Amino acid sequence: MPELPEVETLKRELQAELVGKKIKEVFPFDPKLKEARELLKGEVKAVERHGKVLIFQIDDHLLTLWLGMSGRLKLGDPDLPPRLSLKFTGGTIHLIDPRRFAKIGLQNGLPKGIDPFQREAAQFLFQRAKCIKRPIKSFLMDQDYVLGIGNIYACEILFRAKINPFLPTCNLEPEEWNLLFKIAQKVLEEAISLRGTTFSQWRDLYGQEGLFRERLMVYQREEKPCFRCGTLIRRELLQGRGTWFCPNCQKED
DNA sequence: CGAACGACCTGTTCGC
DNA sequence: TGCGAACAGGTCGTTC
Repeated sequence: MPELPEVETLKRELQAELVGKKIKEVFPFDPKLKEARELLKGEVKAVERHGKVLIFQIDDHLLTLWLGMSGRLKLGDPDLPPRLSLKFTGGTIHLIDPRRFAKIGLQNGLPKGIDPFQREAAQFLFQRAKCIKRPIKSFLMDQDYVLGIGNIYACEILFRAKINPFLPTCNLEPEEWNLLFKIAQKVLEEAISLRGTTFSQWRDLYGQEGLFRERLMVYQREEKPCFRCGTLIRRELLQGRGTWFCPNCQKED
């Protein structure tokens, strides 16, 4: 569920609440997470983000948290039964994750992609994209190419860039490519400033909703008029994922 | 190389 | 109302 803006929101909130504090007790209610008990204990020196992955530096080791589809963190009272809770000097944080896809682990097998905010990201990725025939949407969502973009933001970025999600990656002209990345940065920045997108379950560390939902142009707007031209938004499957786009604004070249 | 599919999971919504 | 199918923000492994 959580993509770059949601994880970035959590990262910033965790930096404010957790860095410099000690995690004293860990309660892994879900036995699948019991190995995290000892790994999580200690002083939190830093919280960082790598794509959609949160990275905690605790004492001298690094710990990764992949939130999966439904994972989120909540400070204080949980609104659903948590899979794991951690008590630190300053409060309790709960991992809420109904679908149980979230994973806690050591820093291994992090995706190799490049952060879309990195300088020269567009230029660097263009070199790799030149000979890739896969649809541009699947390229954008591949964490070994671009970090942090999932289904919602892929759809929204491509709509704003007026690019058809099925367009072969290699068909993009250099200027389209630069525009695409400029728009990606803008969309992601805007989403971060609104604390991400709450569709149903997502909440930030304090339980607040993400307001980018109000800016969604195509995601889950099947059969509704395009805000730009009035054509009905279409939903098709790409890599087995729902893919929303305007068939008029995002024509296949 | 990459597409297609199932697996991992639970919860919600939709159609009949 | 009830029931099953479809679907949901992510990733991984297998097969073709």
